[in-house]
Amino acid sequence: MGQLSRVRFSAHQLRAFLHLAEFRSFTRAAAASHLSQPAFSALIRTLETEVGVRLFDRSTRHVDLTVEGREFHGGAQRVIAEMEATLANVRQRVDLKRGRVAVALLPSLAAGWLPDVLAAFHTEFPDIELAVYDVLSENCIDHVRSGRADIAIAATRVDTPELRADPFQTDDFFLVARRGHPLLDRPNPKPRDLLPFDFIHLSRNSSVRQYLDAATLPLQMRTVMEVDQLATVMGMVKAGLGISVVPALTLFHFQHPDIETRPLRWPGLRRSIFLIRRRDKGLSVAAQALYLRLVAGRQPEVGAPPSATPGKRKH
Amino acid sequence: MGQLSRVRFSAHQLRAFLHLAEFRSFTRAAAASHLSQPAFSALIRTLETEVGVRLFDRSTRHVDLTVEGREFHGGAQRVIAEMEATLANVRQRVDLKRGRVAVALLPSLAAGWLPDVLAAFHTEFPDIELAVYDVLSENCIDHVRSGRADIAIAATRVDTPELRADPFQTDDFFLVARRGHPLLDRPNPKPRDLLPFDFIHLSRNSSVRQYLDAATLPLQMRTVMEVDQLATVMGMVKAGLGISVVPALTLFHFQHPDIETRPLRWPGLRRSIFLIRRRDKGLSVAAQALYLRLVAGRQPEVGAPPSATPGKRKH
DNA sequence: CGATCTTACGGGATTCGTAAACATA
DNA sequence: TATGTTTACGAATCCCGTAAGATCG
Repeated sequence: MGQLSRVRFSAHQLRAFLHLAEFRSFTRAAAASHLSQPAFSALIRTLETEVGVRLFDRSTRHVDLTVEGREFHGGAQRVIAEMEATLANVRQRVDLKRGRVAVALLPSLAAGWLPDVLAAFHTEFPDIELAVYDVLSENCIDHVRSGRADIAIAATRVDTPELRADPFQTDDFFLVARRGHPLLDRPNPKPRDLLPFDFIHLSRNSSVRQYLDAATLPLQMRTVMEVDQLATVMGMVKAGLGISVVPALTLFHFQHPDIETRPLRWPGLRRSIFLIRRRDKGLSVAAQALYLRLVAGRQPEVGAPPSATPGKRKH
Repeated sequence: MGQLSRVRFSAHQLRAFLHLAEFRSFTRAAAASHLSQPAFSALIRTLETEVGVRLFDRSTRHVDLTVEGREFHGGAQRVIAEMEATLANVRQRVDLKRGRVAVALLPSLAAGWLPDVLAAFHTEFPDIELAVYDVLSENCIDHVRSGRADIAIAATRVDTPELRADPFQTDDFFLVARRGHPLLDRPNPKPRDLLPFDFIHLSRNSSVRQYLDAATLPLQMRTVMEVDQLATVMGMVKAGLGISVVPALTLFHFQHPDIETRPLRWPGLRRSIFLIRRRDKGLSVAAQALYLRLVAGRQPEVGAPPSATPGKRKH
């Protein structure tokens, strides 16, 4: 236990020792160790010198453990076994047979394409434990900062000494309205075109709302309601309570026969999504694997929801 | 467990790893490992290559374990601890803080000076377990042959491929008789001088009896009784039931005011005592220590019992 | 720019293999 | 005498330390 005293064993020596204890023959044990017999002999001699006692009784006809050698034998077995188990455990992580990845991301992203990526990831690596924190942008970043999450996908560009944000994709905004709404006929509606109509807002601390407010300043939409969940927005729009403006990545919420969408090309109204991770520590093998699949799995054509309304944008 | 796969860790590497994990600084960990910093760096790099994954996240300002490194850390600690425990266990045996010695010897020797030697040995090395088999000569040898005993002290010269007998000491025989017995006045009594008197014999399978029979052939003593234990012989002699002839090393049994002893100088009547051990395996550290003390502790003047009757012989 | 890790490279110790000597049954 | 271990010695390898280079805060 002390302070790491000077033991100088190597796996080499210990395996040689175990081989000799097993075969009771320098010649055969040397072969098993892939060594010439004299080299093997020297190895054992060195080990005995280090331990300070003869571990084998030997003559040209007979090799066997001494009492002290038997004492050593059990320990050597345990050391080698522990080494192998240790290596195996790490290798399991390298081979993605074990591990854990935690992702923090915006609720507006968590229900869209992410489940597909995670499902594929889980099918490919069923032994990797997955955690998803679907929280608002600020919390996302906090999760990464504190280490609870390996990666965050959020709309905030953070560029601090500890955190690093890589552009992940851009997200254009769409008008959503109940079928038949007059705005749907207007080509390229501008912010002021929306002012006459009741508007369903997301709460002020959502990144969607913040982008929207910034793009419409100094205009104020005619807020009829403020809700927390996009699914709720959809319900309201479908019921004809009002219109709304949401990012392309959330359009899957609005797949409904009674709802139509239109791309908006307003200056500044483009949400940037970032992949955020800690600057000081690399990703674990498992996190790296998920990271790659997240990048590979992102929608190449933002603004083109799976099977729906017209309008397409590139980032 | 597999068949001892190719793990190539050394205590060196693992201790370096643990130092780095502890100090989180290459410079300080290198110092703790008594290595130059670049050499230390290379050591870690080699280890990471062997394991197949980066174990530390590092920048010039920050060093910390990766997820995989933490997995490795526990194992490395256990390996080093096991190594140290193993070495410590063997060292305990070398330092005679642990171990076991088994001696087999003739009953005629087991109660004499041996207890003193064992007592001194036990005082000096209280952690060494001692075993004594006080059995007849043939059994003594068998105990050594089978490995139950490390050493035997017996009267049989064995010179087989497996066993080796070193002369230990010689043991001259003494007449023992009750005070006032007529034989005591006769100088240098011969075998035939004993014929008129009742004789207390030991049983025929004792080495004492065999020596005696050989030396008196073809004469036959006038056997009044045959007993197994020397203590019994003593009792009989003290009671005046008869005389007997016993080796010097057993004379301590006959320390009694009513008994007197006389050396006998008959040709061939000298018992040789041998130290017997296996030829193929050396003595354990503990056995070797006892061996040396047995040799050192033997009576230099055989035939001169501690504080008694006259007569002295050298071997 | 200062502290710290990495790369480059030459020297030295360790370890290996071949060949010969040695020991034991 | 035959099998198997130890010794001798030259060669390849590995490991270390110094010095220069790169990087992060």
